[in-house]
Order: sequence, then C-alpha cells, then structure tokens
Amino acid sequence: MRPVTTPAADPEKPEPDAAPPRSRAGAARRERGEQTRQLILETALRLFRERGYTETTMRAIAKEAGVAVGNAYYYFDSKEHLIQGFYDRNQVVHRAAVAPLLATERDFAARLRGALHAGIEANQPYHSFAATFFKSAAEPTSPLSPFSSASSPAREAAIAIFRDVVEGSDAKVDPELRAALPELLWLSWMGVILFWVYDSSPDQRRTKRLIDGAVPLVDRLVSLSRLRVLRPALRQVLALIKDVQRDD
Amino acid sequence: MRPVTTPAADPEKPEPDAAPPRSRAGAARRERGEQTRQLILETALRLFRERGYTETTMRAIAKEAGVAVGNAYYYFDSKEHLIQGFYDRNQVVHRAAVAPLLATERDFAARLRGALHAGIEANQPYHSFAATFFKSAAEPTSPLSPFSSASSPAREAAIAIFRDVVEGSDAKVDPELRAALPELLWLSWMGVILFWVYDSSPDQRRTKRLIDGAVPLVDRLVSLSRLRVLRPALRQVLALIKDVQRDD
DNA sequence: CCGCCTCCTTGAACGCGTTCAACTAGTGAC
DNA sequence: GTCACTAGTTGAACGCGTTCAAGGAGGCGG
Repeated sequence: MRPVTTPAADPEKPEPDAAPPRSRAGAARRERGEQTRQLILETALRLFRERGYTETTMRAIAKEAGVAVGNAYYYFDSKEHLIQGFYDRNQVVHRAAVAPLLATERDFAARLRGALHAGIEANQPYHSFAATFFKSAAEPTSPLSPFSSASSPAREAAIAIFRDVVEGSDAKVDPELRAALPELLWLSWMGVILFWVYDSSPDQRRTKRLIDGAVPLVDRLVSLSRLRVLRPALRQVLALIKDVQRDD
Repeated sequence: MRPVTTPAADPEKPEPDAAPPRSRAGAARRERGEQTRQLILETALRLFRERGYTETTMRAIAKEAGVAVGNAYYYFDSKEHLIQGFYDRNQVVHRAAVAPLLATERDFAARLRGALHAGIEANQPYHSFAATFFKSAAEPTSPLSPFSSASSPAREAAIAIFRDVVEGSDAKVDPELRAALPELLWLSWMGVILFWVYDSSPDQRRTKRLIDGAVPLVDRLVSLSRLRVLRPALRQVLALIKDVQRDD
C-alpha cells in the first residue's frame, strides 16, 4: 500500500508536535513525510468526528489513511497526541467567531459574554465526546493538559482572546487588576468548559445560563475594583495569586 | 456483565458496586462472596499503594488475591471501580483527622483552614498517582466522578464535614447563605483538590499557600454577607447557583 | 556507478483491560 | 435423597494501544 498524497497540503506548516530540526537531509523526503503526517492527522480527526474518540481505533485510522499502524506512531507519540490537532483547530474557530464582535462592541460585559458563548458554540458539535478528550486533558502529566508546556501556544492564544476582550473594552479597570485580568478570565473560561463538559442538559442550556448569570457579576466585580475601600481586598487577592504561582 | 439468564427472577437492576441486597438466596454463599469481594478490593488497594495504579494490572491483582481475573470482574465492573474503595477510605481518614479540631475550635476561619489542611494531608501519601485516579474521575460519565450518583454517599459525607465546619462555628452568617454554604465550601474543596493534583511543588507547598491565603478571604466574604448593601449581590449569586442547578 | 546514511514505512508481536461460555458447588423445594 | 437453580468461579480469547526489529528508498560523497 502506497501512501496517498493529499491534494493540497501546506508544506511549510509548523509541526505542532515534537519537530526534530533535521539538518541537511533531503528536502523532498521531508516534504513527503509531512504529507503523510497531515494525511494521518486529518484522517484521525475525521474519524473522531464521525465515530467518536474511543470508537476510533489506531488500526482504523491507519487503514483509512492507507498506511501501516506503526507509521502513525512515527509521527504521533500516542493516540492522545492526535487530539492536540483538534485543539488547535477549535482555537482558530473560536478566535474567528469572536472577531467581528470584538471589532465593534465596546461594552466589557457584552464582549466577555460574546467570547464565552462563541467558545461554547465552537465546541458544541463535539460535546458528546469532548468528555473523552477531557479525560485525557485532565491528567496533569498529559501533554494535553491545558496547563502543560505542550499546550503553551494554544493557551497563550486563548489568553490573548481575553486580553483582547479587556483591552478593547471601554471598561475602567484598576491597572493592577488589568494586567492579571486576561489570565483570570481564561481561568474562568476553563471553569466554564469544565462545567460544560459535565453539563448534560439539552443543548447545554445550563452552561449558557451560567454564562449569562456570571458575566454581569464579573462585570460588576471588575467595576468595583476601582473603589478605594476595596483596594486592600483586591491587593490581597492579587498577592495570593502571585504567591500561589510562585514555583518553589 | 452479569451472568446470563433470569431477567424475570431478579427484576430490580442489581447494584454493580455496593453490596447487592439479593432477596432470598443462600446466606452462607453470599457471605463467602462478600469475603472474596473484600479480598480482591484490599489486594487491589495494597498493590495500588505499592506500585501505583497504572502499573498494577488486573492479572496481578487476581494472581495476588489467588483468584481468576474474571472473578474480579464479577465483583467490580472495571478496574476504575476499584478506586471507589480508595475514596471511601480516604473520606473516613479525613473525617477522623478533623474531628478533634471541630470539637473544640469555634472560629470559622480556623475550622475551615483545619478541614482543608486535614483533607490535603489525608491524600498526601497518594499524590504521586492521585493524578491517575483523577484522570478517571474527570470523565463525567465515570462512576468515579465526584458529581456522579455513584459517588453520592461519599459526596454527601464530604459536604457534611463542611456543614459541620459552618454550623459548629460562631460565625454570623446570613441565613440564606448559611444553607448553601456547605456545598459551596465543598465545591471550593474540589477546586483545592484540583489545584493539588496539578501542584508539583515540593510537598505541595503551593496548595498549602493557596489554602492559607484563601481562607481569610472566604472568611471575610462570609462576614460581609450580612451587610445590607451586599444583600442584592448575594441574592444574585444564590439565584444564579439555583438557576444553574435547575435540570432542564 | 557504488555504497552508505538517514528518513520513512512495515506488520507481527506484546501486554493490557475486558468478555464470555462453560463449569462448580451450595441451597431450597419436593 | 434428589434435582433444578443459580451465585460464584474459571481461563482462554478478543480487540485495543503501543513497540520494535527489519526492511525499503531517496540523496550524497566517493
């Protein structure tokens, strides 16, 4: 079985997994390898979509892609590593979905609400097996963990969305809080995702209610951050965060 | 699955985990079965402790217990189900560890802090492979999920600890908040556990700092709950919680 | 042209969790 | 006593993710 070449594969796509900086080997061979890599990844994601994650076997992916099962392991350390591609894709979808809103709307609450809803919507089609993905992501040692270094780029991209939410808004935010806010909002977003994964209500209505209910509270809280009376409390909270992040 | 035949003889779905209340079968046999069950569970937990979860195979458990591998599956639906026993055990340890403090101390912050630290301490010896357990627990469909119905007894027991923390304290708490507080504290406890699982600092110092830093804030927040100005905000928060819990 | 190095590919094999048809033996009904 | 019933037990077998020794095949120095 000869590997089938994909019609239009981007040869300069940066490799999301461990990309060994090969020195002076043949360029043509590398290109073919990259094609195989993309072929396997795309086939895997398609099958995940069609059948779900656990129901898709590595053998099925290999067969469908027309390669040997061992070949998939040449490009991806494990079945879980294939999920990273899924994350990257959804990240892009999320970003694109909020872009129009963030370009026009200036109200902080509206921006935040929009970002959260867009994020949920981007993931909606995959809710049924997002739980399985989540299971992998939950393991701290897993490269799929949102806190892992392997996920750093995706995490930074997600935080960037919330930075945009904050900085593009007309909200008056305490400057000390302003710096920490994007990451805090991202953390809240992780919480929403966690809730969403567990949410078995039809159309995940409860998650939407959670967002709609929590956003005004967050908005209020952020506004209050500038009150002089609350300064000490805010300082205390920020100090705690910094203290907890200290890595020793 | 269970042995074949007799769908009519035993109309009630037999509980896979907890001791099944079989109606009129032989008592001696049931007793022997219960012994086998305990033997398998204890052997499994011992091996988990000695070698870690993933490194312990079902075959090893069966061999060490002197039974066939299929026998373990007669009593436990899966390898993961064996973990529930671990949870129950730790629950008891946690409870016992806080009991002396809760019997004497009356200050809310001190009680809460004690409960959290005791909980972390009870889990400390298992931190290295708690991550693996956590991976299983994180899957919403898993019976090990802290939100699953299978975990209800353990969850209720855990919430009871925090109810004790609240009710045995001399803190003046808004009555509306008082009712919801134990569950909220339990939820925070889940957050602490989540943080702890991810905490790779030596001796999980960061988790301890998190507790020590967060408890005063919670204490302050609880005290403020009685202020008239904050009533509307409190109401809003409680309403959100209720709204989100609504299951439709 | 020839080796040779390296990237790429192969599929059998391994150990795992899990299943299942078959078997054993204690129990209750007659 | 006997016999049907069934909780309890067995271990081979299945399909899975993963590994690995072996084998191409393109490019480069000679």
